[in-house]
Amino acid sequence: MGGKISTDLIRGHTDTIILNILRQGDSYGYEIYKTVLTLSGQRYELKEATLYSAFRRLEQDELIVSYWGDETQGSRRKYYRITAKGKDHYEQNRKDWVFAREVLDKLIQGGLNSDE
Amino acid sequence: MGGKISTDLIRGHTDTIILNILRQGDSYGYEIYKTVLTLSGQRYELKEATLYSAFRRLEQDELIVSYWGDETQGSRRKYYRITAKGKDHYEQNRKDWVFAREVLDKLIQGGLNSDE
DNA sequence: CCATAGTACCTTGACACGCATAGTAGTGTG
DNA sequence: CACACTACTATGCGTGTCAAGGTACTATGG
Repeated sequence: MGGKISTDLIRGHTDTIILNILRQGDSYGYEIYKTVLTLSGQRYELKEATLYSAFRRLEQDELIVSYWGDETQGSRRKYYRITAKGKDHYEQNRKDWVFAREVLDKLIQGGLNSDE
Repeated sequence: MGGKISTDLIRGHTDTIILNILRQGDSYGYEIYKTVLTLSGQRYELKEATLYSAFRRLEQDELIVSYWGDETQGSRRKYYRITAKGKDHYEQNRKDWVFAREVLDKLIQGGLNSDE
């Protein structure tokens, strides 16, 4: 069941998704890209351009910090670590999502009567 | 619990919300504006500019049609009616939402292990 | 009689996010 | 030696939303 997820339905959640993954350990671009594919069951592809522009945004806001890995072979990797500020931000976004989900359910699936 | 909903979390759902309301009977801009406020418990305000630009989009795509009401007094009202095509579109969007909600839950609240 | 608030619609310009596209560069496979 | 995969980066566009502003009619209270 289910094709791909429309991009507009994800809009605004990118940062939260990235922060959630980094909460569970440092990671780098390509790995996060793969993780999102896996977590979503191949139903959502976080585009690379979107991912890397999100990194820039998050780093500027000090929600994550980056450092180059010391790979002895293979392509160099830029790792990202979530900051304390980033963790707070994630937690707030998570709450916002739970809340928005409820309201959207009412607006999209609910009838006009508030009591039903 | 519950402040306002950030606009980015609603982005992309405006059309679906409007179609859902129109599914339950013809309506006009200002009434829909009020209905959304009520349904969301004052937690989401669909801005007028957003609403009217959505009307233009929906009408162009033939998901809704408009006609002027015959108010004998008060401001003139432009009513909108959902088309058959619009109903199909709503149903598809509703399914997409249910589906996206699941995936987002995993991506935002879930851990890295798929089985948990 | 006039100010204010509410109803009702519309336009313009700007912004931010996500993406298509393109490029660099190293590694592994047939 | 071509191709696929890993890994990062830059540029420029489309789209949805919104702030701000405007028009016009009705009702209320001082």
